Amino acid sequence: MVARMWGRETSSRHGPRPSLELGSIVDVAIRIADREGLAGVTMGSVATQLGVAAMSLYRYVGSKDELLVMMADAAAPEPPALDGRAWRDYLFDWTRANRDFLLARPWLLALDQRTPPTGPRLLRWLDRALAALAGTGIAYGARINIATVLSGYAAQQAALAHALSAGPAATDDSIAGLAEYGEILGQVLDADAYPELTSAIGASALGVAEEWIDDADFTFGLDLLLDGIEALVARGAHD
Amino acid sequence: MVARMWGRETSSRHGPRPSLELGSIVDVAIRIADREGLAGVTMGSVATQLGVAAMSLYRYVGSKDELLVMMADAAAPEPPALDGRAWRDYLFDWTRANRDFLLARPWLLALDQRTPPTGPRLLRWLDRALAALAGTGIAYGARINIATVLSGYAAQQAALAHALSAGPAATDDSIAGLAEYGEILGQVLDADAYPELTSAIGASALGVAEEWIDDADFTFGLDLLLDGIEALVARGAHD
DNA sequence: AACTACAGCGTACGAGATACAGAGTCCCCG
DNA sequence: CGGGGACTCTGTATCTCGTACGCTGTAGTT
Repeated sequence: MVARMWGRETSSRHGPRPSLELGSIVDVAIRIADREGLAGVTMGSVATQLGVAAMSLYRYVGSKDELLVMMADAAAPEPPALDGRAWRDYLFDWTRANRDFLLARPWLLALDQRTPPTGPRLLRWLDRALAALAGTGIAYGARINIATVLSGYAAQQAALAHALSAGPAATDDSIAGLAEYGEILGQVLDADAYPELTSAIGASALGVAEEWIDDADFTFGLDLLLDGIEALVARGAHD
Repeated sequence: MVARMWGRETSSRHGPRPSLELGSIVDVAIRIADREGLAGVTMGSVATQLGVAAMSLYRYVGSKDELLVMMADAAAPEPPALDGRAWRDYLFDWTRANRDFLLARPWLLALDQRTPPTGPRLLRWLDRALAALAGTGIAYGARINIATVLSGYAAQQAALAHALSAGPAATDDSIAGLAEYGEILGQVLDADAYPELTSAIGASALGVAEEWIDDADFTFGLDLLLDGIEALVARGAHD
């Protein structure tokens, strides 16, 4: 399957030429997901869109799951260019761009956790992050760790932002913003079992506005991470 | 649905007494998930296990999705006790415990991203993290942010560890350990498009052992985060 | 004792993934 | 230049699930 994703297929010589390409199948599936969400992506819907029968797709992908994994890679944009920036600047951008494309295609959130990156696009993201850290003297293993942590952060923030901002159609009982979330909690919490949460809500740490999931909060956590990395660099880049 | 999860149901007066309890339904579903994975959890299998018909369950839950959300909350253990520890010690434990229970029940990984925590257990986790930060002077909003970041980190690490260590049955094309992951990448990468990754693999940053996803790596990233928080505390707890 | 809200369930439908096998197509070899 | 076999596409069928609907029986209430 990895082989297929990278276009390393044994091209056969006998028989009719394939009438489709893997790429267009994946593209169509992505377009459907953009329009109707992941639920709209069925072997049938993709095939219809391409003008073939559902079963034909199985000549190109081994299973629906495989198709989904390929979508997850192909739907990612190219990572931002390094352009000689300092590692911190670049990684900041990198992480935000990562979050942004997840937010632009929320269905990616459901696909991500499936596999470590094995597709061309996502590996390019990884590669660029490593490149940004090249001058820091941090060991390779640690660099990979850092990239992993940052992309995890991006995914988490995207998931959170999506869950809270989801339009009424996103989930049946979706939460229409942070204010409502705080409200729900307020109805249910009792101060004995949840003293701190109750205080937090009382202090309207939640519910003041829809701003919680603003860039301010994203930046806050990301700076936490980058500060940690900076400390590591300063410490002399042990492993 | 939130109301149901918290046991705030209007108890009726007419008719036969219900023969089941929400709690036992959720418990049985969890036990099935532990044994056979999420895929084994169907309305039918749960009902059979309870000795009732599938449709009976709909007297207690609105839909299968609702059941899954409840499972996600009920399957979490209680958070570790604070016991007057310093915030950093406690949050370290908290995050590791969080990862550990996700790893013990990998199917939770698929359920988590669905909703911000609304169940009793997960809110207790949140509450304890906030409590640990109570003495630091950090604002409520920032505390919530920190807890979110840490639990996100736990989830991400758990997902990664699971993906890499998954037994052969976990996914059809699961990756049996980090070594194989590096191997796959090596077959596919070319040095021009992925210079840094190629170097990293060359330096055997991957593939040396199964240790990548060891506690050492978990600790590494977590310390990054905690260092960042510490810097924030030292800076005088702005925000 | 009758009424009625409510529990449990049998049936049925519809969606969706995918196994299987037939029929057409086209390259390659002789 | 013709035959053969590999390979493509597709129709059909099956199996698994979630869940809508409506019936039947039960047990408080009146």
